[in-house]
Amino acid sequence: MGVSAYTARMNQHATTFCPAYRAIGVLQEKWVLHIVRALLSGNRGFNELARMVGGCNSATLTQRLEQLETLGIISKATDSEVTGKLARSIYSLTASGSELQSVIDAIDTWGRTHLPEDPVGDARAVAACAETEAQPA
Amino acid sequence: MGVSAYTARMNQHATTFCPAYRAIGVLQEKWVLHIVRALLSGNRGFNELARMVGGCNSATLTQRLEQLETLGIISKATDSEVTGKLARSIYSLTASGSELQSVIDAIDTWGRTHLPEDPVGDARAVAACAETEAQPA
DNA sequence: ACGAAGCGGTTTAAATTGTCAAGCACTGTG
DNA sequence: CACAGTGCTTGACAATTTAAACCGCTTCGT
Repeated sequence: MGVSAYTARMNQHATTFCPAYRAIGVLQEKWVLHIVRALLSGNRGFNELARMVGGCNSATLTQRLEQLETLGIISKATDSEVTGKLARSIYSLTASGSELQSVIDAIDTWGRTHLPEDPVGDARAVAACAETEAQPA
Repeated sequence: MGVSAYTARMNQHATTFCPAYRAIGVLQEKWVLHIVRALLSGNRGFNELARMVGGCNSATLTQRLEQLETLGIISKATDSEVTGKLARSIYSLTASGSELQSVIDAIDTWGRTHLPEDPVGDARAVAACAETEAQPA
């Protein structure tokens, strides 16, 4: 028998553990680190976020944003501006979310040091990256 | 038109960018942070790793391990011991992989601070967690 | 010696997850 | 008014992950 006996018993809930394990569970979901990184550089609207993040589609983005809001990492403000009825949504990091800066920084540092190859270089993504990193360090 | 025009043009390769973006791309894949975390606490065999990681199934684990090896984050040693023919595989972090310690630490710190609820508490995972954290450095 | 169990996987099909493309209701611009 | 942009939603479809069974080999208990 392989590993399946263990997996079968575990995967029933499999999330919900010690904080580190749970944190990894949250952050390893597709796009969330990208979303956080984008939001660390300023508040964003929905489509704006989709573009910065590097092409996450709207369906997935909606879902991730709801999830992150539930977790108290981001907050959504449907901001009715002066016009009266325009509903532009603004997503921003909460205090909790902002503290992910250290995680992003660590990843960023690691990525610069390791990950040698730099195959293509897509203009849009590079731009997004520049924006996010813009600090003169 | 929604966001799809952008996504359509981007998702062709979508990886391969500035280091930070690529690093996120690697680390957000399912199980990799768990794998790295497990390996930070010592070298492990295949099934051992599967258990520590919290129930990743063997097919996925095989693929992730190959991938991480290709990226130079882990290394695999098929160690033929004294017996002569036993082929126990030992997975360990490379220098590059070990430097992910800072990332895991950052995540761990964040997770402890935020992520209030601690719903269930699975014995096996809690144990794995304890093991991972156990070092007196 | 025998059977049960552990090792490191592979294979198949199903379930889960993510994506595409389109479209809706609305607004601001030319 | 037509057109582009906003923030989404939907339904069909593709990609990823999963359970489960299984393989060859070894080691342990009896």
